[in-house]
Amino acid sequence: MSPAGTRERILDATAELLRIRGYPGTGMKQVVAQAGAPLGSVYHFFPGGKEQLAAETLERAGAFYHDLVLAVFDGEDDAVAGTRAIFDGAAEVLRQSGYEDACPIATVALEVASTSEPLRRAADRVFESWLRTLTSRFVDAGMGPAVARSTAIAVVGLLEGAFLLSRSARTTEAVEASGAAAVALVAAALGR
Amino acid sequence: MSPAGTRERILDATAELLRIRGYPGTGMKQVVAQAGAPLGSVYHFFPGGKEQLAAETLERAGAFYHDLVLAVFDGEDDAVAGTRAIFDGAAEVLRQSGYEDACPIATVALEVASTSEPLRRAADRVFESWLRTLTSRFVDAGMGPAVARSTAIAVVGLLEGAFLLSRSARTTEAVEASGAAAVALVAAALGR
DNA sequence: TCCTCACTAGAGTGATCGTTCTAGAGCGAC
DNA sequence: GTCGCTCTAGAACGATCACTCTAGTGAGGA
Repeated sequence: MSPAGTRERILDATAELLRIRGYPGTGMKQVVAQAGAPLGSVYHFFPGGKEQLAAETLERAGAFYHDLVLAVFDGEDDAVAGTRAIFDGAAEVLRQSGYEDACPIATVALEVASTSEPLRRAADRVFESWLRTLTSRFVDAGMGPAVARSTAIAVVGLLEGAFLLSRSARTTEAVEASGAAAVALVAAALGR
Repeated sequence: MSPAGTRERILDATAELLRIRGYPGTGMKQVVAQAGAPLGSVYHFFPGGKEQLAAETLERAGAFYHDLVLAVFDGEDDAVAGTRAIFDGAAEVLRQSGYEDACPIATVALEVASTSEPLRRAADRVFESWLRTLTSRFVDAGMGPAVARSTAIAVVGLLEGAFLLSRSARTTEAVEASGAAAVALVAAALGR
């Protein structure tokens, strides 16, 4: 009947709410309202309650953005162009969404880092998977492993920091400046 | 009787709670418990309620960190060493506090960017004041105004992104890698 | 002395929180 | 048909939310 299963609709609704309102700011009633699902179903699919729901949402959203960013990166000719494309794409999405649609993990990660070990570890797994993939791409491009890892951390950090500044300022200036910096770092690490 | 006035104790308690638990995650009862103040006093000093209390806390904490970071930066011989000192200091504080004591603004800024205009603008004012000061220091060091501004954005973004990754991973790796990247960016912008 | 007013103090308000519970609908297996 | 099981449906629970209200305390000025 519905285009997607109830479980998926609940996860999608949770992802959107967590991104904008954060973990304590998102209520279960809001989730079921947005998903068009009965409250009972949430606890049927996620017997661990809100914490389990958030953990699975983080993993799912993390994997989705992993694949999305990777596709953008791999669509370019080299690592420098790929890095530039990531930031250009981020700026475009930010602008089009009224500075709402940024990282689905960051807000929750900061909120739960000191208050929920399961969620903190879920966020860490997501970031680590991004870093591993980006590191391997940089190694493929010619960097040594240690430099590739450091550069990957700097690029992801730059992107996350840019999201924070851009969402606060309602401007894409930070994404553009950080994108230029990321491109410069990648080029320098490749000896260009 | 008390070493600091009630109003200041309330602001300090709020700053600590916001940093760790975020805006919707911090309750007024928690604030008064931590501050050792009666609930009535909170609404006496902050008639605008939770939102006004958070806004003033952001401004105050932002100014405090502004001065703190500036003192660390100015304690070094040049802009490159100053940048390095900021990240070294951040890593040390992070480690000593059990990865709790990072940026007092970032969590709230992400939470409220799309849900409270007054708080979003308060966070923006804080970031903008940091950027302006850092930009002027970079200009003093010899950068052109546009390069100085971009570099300042990259450095602040790198620091914020590093806090996010470090708090999630419970490791200072991200602060160290981001610090090295920030140092490289500043050195390159100074033509060194 | 007594008035004023800033501040303390916390019980109480209705609303909303995450969660539990019971009841039943839908459907494939036998 | 009817059993068994997944999933739907939402009322209800105690706790906690931000906030209001009334009462009282205490220091400084007239």
